[in-house]
Order: sequence, then C-alpha cells, then structure tokens
Amino acid sequence: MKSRKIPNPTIMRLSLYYRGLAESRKEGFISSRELSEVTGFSPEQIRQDFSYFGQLGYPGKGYEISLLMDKIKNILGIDKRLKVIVVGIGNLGSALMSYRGFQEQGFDIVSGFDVDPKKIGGVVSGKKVMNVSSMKKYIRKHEVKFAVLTVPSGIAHSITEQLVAGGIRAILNFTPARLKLPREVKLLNVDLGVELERLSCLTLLR
Amino acid sequence: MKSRKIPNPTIMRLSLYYRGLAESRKEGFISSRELSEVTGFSPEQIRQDFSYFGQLGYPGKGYEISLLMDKIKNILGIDKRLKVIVVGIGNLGSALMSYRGFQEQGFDIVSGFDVDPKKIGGVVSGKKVMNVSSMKKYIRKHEVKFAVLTVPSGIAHSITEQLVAGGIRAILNFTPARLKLPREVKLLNVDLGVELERLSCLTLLR
DNA sequence: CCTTGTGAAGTTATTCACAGCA
DNA sequence: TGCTGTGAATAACTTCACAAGG
Repeated sequence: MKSRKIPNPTIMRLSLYYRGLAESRKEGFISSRELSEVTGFSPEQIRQDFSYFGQLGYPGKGYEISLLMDKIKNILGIDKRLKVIVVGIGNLGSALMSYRGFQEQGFDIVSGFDVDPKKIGGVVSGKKVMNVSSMKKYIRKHEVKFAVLTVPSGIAHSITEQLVAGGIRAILNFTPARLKLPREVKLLNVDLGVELERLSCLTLLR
Repeated sequence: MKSRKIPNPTIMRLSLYYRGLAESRKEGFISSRELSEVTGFSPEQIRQDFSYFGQLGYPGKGYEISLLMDKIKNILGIDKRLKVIVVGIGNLGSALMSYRGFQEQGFDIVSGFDVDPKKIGGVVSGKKVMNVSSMKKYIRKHEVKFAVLTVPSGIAHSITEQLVAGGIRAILNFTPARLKLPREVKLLNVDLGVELERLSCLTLLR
C-alpha cells in the first residue's frame, strides 16, 4: 500500500469495477486480467488502482471476490444505505424516483419535492411528493445527505440554496445550470444533452 | 493553431463551453476570463482548449460569441440536426423522449421502440412507439445514427446487436450492462447508480 | 491597460517492467 | 508457471509566463 493521495480517476473507476464484479457472478478469486476483460480497463491499471487500498490480492491467485467487493463498498461509502430526495417531479424526476438502480446501489429514495400544487401530496413509486417549502425542515429532521435535482434550470439556484441550508452534502444535478456551491457540498452534473453531444463528437473525430 | 491531437478532456469541455455561451445570453465578445466565470474552468484552460481549433479570438477583445458558438457546433458535429431513437420505453425512456434538452442541443428524437405489446403503437411526447422487431429496418430507412438505450440490462446485448446491424453509429447507454461494440460504433455509458456512488465517495474522501 | 495564443514547466495519470510470492 | 504490488518511465493534461496585438 502506497498511501499517496488517491487519484480521482481511480475513484471514478471503482464503481465500475464493483459493477463488473457483481455482473461476472464469478465466485472465489478473480485476476486483474479477468476483471480487465469484464470492465475494459487494463490489468496494470486495475492493479495500480487496487494498490492504493492496501494488500488486497494474492499473488498467483488473484483477488478474493467477496472481500474485494466489500472493500470497494467500504471505500465508496455504500456499505450503509443512504437517504436520497428527488427535487423536481417532472418526467425525469418521476423516472428517477422509480429507478431501481438507485436501490440496488444502496440508495433509498425517501421522498420527492416539487412546487406544483398538482404534484404536491401525490405519490410516485410509493414515495410522497411534498412541498419544496417544507424541504429544508425535512432534510434536517431525516438527516438526508443526498439530493437529485431535476427542476427547471431557472429555479435551480434558489432550490440549491435551500438544499444547502438544510444540510445536504451532495447533489446529483440533472439541470443544465452550473451550480455554485460551498466547498463542503459535492456536485456531480449529469447533462443528458451534453452527453449526447459528446457522443456525437466522438463519432466524428475518431 | 497547433495541430496536435485534441485531448479528450478538451472535447468533453466543449459542450459545456457552448452551454455557458448560450446561457450567458451575452452578445458581441466574451473573454476567456468571463467564460471562466460562467463555466468554472480556468481562463488559461479555456484559451488552451480553443487554441486547438485555430485563431478564434481577438487580443484585447476576446472571442466573438456567435462565431465561437458556430465553431464549437461545427466541431461537435451538431451544426446539423441529428436523428435519435429511444429503445426501451419504461419510466426513464419516456422521460428521455420528452426531454427538451435533446431538442435544444440539436437532436431530434424520431421514435421509440419497445418489446411490450402494451407500449407498442402508443405515443409518447408526440412520437410513435414501435416494435423492436421493426427497428433494424427503421434505422436503415431513416438513416438514424444515434440510439438511447434504456432497456432492462438482461436484453441490452441482444438489442445492441440489432442496433449495430441496422447501422447505428453511437449509443448512449443508460443500462448497467457493459456493452461490447465494434470499434466504429461509439458508446457512452450513463449509469445513474454509478453516478450517485461516485458522488457518495467524493463526499466521504474529500 | 486589456486581451489572445503558445512554448515550457509543472502536475497528474497510465503503462511498463520486474521483484517477490504461491 | 501465474499472479500481485510497485517504483520507474512514459504519456497526458493543466498551469504558468510571457510575447504580441488592440
């Protein structure tokens, strides 16, 4: 274990390794070469990545799969279930509230929030939709740390302020707005239009 | 213009620059510093990025906004509208068919495909939902190059084969499946569970 | 002054190559 | 033999620093 700072790209790859391990349904041991075939990353890179987290593997055998998965879960902080709220219950927001992938990865969507009276009081995928005005209090009370943001970009900033005031620690932002956040609140932007653009570009250039 | 190979990160930033330019609603000229404030990237990086694409700016003035936007559009290949199909009309698929962001970025969702008889023949957001069995022919006939994939991961591979056989050139994959594709077909994975995981991890480590 | 564009320096990430262990 | 773990080499990316133009 070389206890240097862990590169960001390594962190970004960990969840894909985890997914690869889960999918392979292999049991016992897996080598970096085998994991390479599943995930598409090079064996060297995989070993390098794992080396940041200590002695994980066994020379000549590989990595013990269940141990490795536990370790990654632990590193990623998904060894305990985390509460998530969805703000903005439009088409995308509703879809995300029903999205099974979140559940599977250890996230519990606990409720939705919107400003539209027609949506407030409703139920989507078994979870209540509440008024944004009660959001701050809710976040505090239930100690929610994660929010998924799918509101119109015009109100994204004001909603974000309320999220931060409530104590949210991380925002998965589906709006095109570039949010300004205090250092301690983490942000990940998922811009579907931008993703397609990038894809379009890759198609033309390579 | 230094005609070296364009770094991947540069390409990934271009669409965000474009978005920043569109949002700023500024007219005339914009400097790298101003664009920096909008996008969050450093002025040096912005200049470096643009420098790959030739003499774009004017010293002392900045970049001519409409010119710059056209240039980026051209580079990203979004100067013409592109047809997109959505395969898998579940919650997420429906949301994506209604997603205005695609339209705004120059992508036209032309139709949806599913295997569920209850969905086939339906209309989502003004577009027909058709049987996957007719998909290959449709792609050929309408020369569709882009597909958004939101099917259950179990059938992702077989659907993908049909997409490729039809002549699709790029796939935006929302399923957790790691798709194996011929070199000429580009792939971008958007795994919402993985995104949240990464965010969770960032929260804990930094 | 204000800008851009860019070589060079600095930083970070990936790949290589091999020691050491089973 | 096949494997991991890791320093060293390489490659990729970002930031700096400054010349030159408005």
